[in-house]
Amino acid sequence: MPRTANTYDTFTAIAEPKRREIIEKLVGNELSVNQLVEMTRWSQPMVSKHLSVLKEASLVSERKVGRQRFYRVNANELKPIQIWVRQFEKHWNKQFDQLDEYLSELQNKGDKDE
Amino acid sequence: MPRTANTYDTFTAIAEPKRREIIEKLVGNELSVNQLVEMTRWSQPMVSKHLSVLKEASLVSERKVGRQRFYRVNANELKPIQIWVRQFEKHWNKQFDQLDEYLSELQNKGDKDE
DNA sequence: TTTACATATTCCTATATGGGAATATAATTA
DNA sequence: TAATTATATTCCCATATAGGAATATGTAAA
Repeated sequence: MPRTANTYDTFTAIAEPKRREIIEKLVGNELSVNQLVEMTRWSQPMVSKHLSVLKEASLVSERKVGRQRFYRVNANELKPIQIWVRQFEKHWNKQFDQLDEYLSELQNKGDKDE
Repeated sequence: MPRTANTYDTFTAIAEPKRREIIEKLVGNELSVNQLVEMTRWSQPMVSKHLSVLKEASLVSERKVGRQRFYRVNANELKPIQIWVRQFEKHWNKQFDQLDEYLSELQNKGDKDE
């Protein structure tokens, strides 16, 4: 039972490095599958398959023009990630390594002794 | 070949919902394994295994006290996620659905005609 | 030095899924 | 209609891994 969810959620979709790469290339640029194939040098089925996962997660949308399909990023869908991570911002730059804790304990001890 | 990386990176580590849950419980609170077991109602091995994945990704650190191990979040390790997502911020709230594009095209057409 | 407690690890299984190759589908052009 | 182009899908395989059960490890208490 790898990754419990059967259907791709946003977190799972961006866990795959190649999919992040696709998203990066698509931001701001609407690109066709072949353009992505050229840029990435991956096989066409591989690009299409990753795109379909991204589409399932609503991270990209497609627009059909003739026999081409142009993909673009739905950047909004990345908001949940941002929101989730943001709750930890206030804890950044806290250095909880052993040395710091030790020094912090010493500090507290000193404070009490004063 | 699921998820190419053999070793857990940050993105993969937080793709698993249970691991996100653990991280949420640990933020600000140093907790022992048993405390996490009580809070989550999951089996102890399950908690330990997810913790070990999080540890491998440097997302948590442990502190041994007697026979207990207290875990805490290394919030700093979530920065790469924040940084990656941030590059898409400027594209939020752009509504690229079909209707909007159509209206936008009409708008441009109108501008040119004036 | 047993016993009890806290946690980690191992073994097993089921399953999701990334990648490759081949093929299908759909649209355009000749 | 046949050929070509653009893309998606299917089939197959290898493998990572979540979960459960059992067991191991390590530490403290009796």
